[in-house]
Amino acid sequence: MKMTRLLAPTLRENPAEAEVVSHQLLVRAGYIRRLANGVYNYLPLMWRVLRKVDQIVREEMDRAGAQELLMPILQPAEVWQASGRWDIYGDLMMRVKDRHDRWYGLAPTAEEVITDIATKEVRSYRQLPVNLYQIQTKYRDEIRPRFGLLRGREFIMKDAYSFHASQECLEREYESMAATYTRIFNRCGLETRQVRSDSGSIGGSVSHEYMVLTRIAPGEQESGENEVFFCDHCDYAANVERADSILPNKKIMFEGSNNLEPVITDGTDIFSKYKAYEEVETPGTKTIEQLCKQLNCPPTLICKAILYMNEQNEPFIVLIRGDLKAEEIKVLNAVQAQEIRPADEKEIWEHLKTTPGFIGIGDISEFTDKAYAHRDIEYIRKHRQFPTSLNITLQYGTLAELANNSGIPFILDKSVLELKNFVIAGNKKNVHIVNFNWDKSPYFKELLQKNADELQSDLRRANVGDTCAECQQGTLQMTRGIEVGNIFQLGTKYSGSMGATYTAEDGTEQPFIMGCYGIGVTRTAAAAIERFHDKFGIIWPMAIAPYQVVVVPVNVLDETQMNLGVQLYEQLQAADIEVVLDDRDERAGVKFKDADLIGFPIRVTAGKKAVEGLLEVKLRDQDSAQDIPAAEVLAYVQRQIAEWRPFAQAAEPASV
RNA sequence: CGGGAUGUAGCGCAGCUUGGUAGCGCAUCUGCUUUGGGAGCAGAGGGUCGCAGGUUCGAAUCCUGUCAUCCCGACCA
Repeated sequence: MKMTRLLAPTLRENPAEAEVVSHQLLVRAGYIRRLANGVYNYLPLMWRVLRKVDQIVREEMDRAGAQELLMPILQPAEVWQASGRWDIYGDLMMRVKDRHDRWYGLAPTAEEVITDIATKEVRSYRQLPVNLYQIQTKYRDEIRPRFGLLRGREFIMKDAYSFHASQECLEREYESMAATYTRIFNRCGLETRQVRSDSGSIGGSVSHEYMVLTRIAPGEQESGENEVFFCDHCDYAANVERADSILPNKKIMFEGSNNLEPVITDGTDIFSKYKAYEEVETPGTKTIEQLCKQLNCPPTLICKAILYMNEQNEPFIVLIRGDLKAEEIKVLNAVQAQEIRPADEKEIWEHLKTTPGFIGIGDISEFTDKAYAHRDIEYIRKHRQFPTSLNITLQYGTLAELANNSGIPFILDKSVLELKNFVIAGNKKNVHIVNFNWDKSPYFKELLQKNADELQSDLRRANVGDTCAECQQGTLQMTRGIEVGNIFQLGTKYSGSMGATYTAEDGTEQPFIMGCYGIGVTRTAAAAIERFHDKFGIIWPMAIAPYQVVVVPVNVLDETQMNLGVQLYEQLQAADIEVVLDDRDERAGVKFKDADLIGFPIRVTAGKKAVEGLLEVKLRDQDSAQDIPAAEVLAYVQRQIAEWRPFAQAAEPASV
């Protein structure tokens, strides 16, 4: 390709709208142009990159025994209604109406359609297993598209779906896909980490994400939208939405406290002036930090209560230790809600008759031995007019029927169960309770005893420095990552709801056991740029560079230089090497800047030494260049391409 | 969905406060010089100032509405 013919409109300055590096460079280097918010034209260079990526995907998927097909982007509402996701997907799905007033969705994914195909065309266990995939444009009407290709509303994705007659078979395929994914990203030149993830609205149980880790060295630019925790001792890695950990458990004694048990703190020596159960006036307290100052206690000694609302606008309370943060995805899963959000001040007042900062779990003072030691729990129930359902069965995973005396269900992070002599808001204005203990309240004592196992829910965000829950030895570290792929074991979620069955060996009708596996093609390309760039531009991995080589005659009017350049250009072309000849009548600086910006892995310059028959070869990822006799350049370039190696990365088997 | 900001030539921006011939840099085109890290000189083309109303003799500028884009937030009590 000649540069004078190539549509690669490079810009001297960064476009104002681009925030992240990959977006800036893609626009500046002439790869993409925005057509609408979150929708981009892929210019010739970009399209070559995308074709490289999807060719790698295709080859590896085929190698793993999957079959490529192509499903429509335009999908009738009926198939989505069949699975129930027409409503669930909400505004995230782009919808269009035809002239007959029939609704269609622009596919954000294709579980419904593929399941429809399987329903109609796969009838017998003899046809199983089967793995079908497509590489197709997808649509998601993101709340806030940004970061260029990293979060567009239109993007290219490879989505694969497998169908099985048994869980074992699904797990085998899952392992096979895990290995395939590692190989795919590897070939693209990307080191990925397989992390456990939440399966989100797609459903199913086991799932993993593939993350390109973007923080590579201290001081290096940090990007990537996902927080990934990994253990420095074992190979555990998980998305923040799912990361488990063991809390550091330092215990210290309160000085001079006679009747108080050791408490869990962050290790700081703080001594409380409160020696026993007490209601303390804490006017105006809004944050844990303020509360700590007022009461002179560590945040680890506080039981924080947060009022959340689910998508039905039903309130529930989450209890968690004061120094920890609730991980909303975990909470969402625990209460099996579609959507949750913190309640606003108005709602807090409406449901609890209190203000932010003073949310508790009821008027618990009345349940302490101090107030009601002589009452039995039956009396308390009656007295407080609890609903009869108070005989609680708190089941992990259900919005607990558990009610406190405000009638609001609550769930607890296990961190609060270990608390002793802790602080909790009084659920009335300007009052906190210090030195509260679960077992001093007959109500909670009974509750916690009866439901000890079910209450072991994990609702908190992991922190750097926590002990790894997997090996119990290592420490968790955090990095940022860009999710480029994911794999799910769906089970029978879609086949069940859509009535997709096959005839089993024993003649019965069975729902397919399914898996699904996605790779963001456009996102992978953008992630590669986030990972590989410098202040001059993109540094493409060889495997996905739009062209492997650029040949630069410094001065196109200099016959020697130009002839040597053209000669090499033709030689390379004849050798099936993807090459661009920069035949523009531009100054050397312009050509070099553009070459760096666009990111050709190899640059060959025909300059002053052309008269000596020497060409200068420079690799984009290295600073130095070397002069090589023109006759040897082809071999040299071929060797560079052949020797280019993706990251050595052991295929990590998925831990199912 | 809430808050903030911005829409002026292909790109980046000034002009707007205080209404009066639409500007700068880059890019583009022509010519000459230059030719190893985004050249110099001379000249040229290109804009219904996001859109629609309004005020005014006169609006890029003031007012109202609208659309678009970007950022922040969806604040863990």
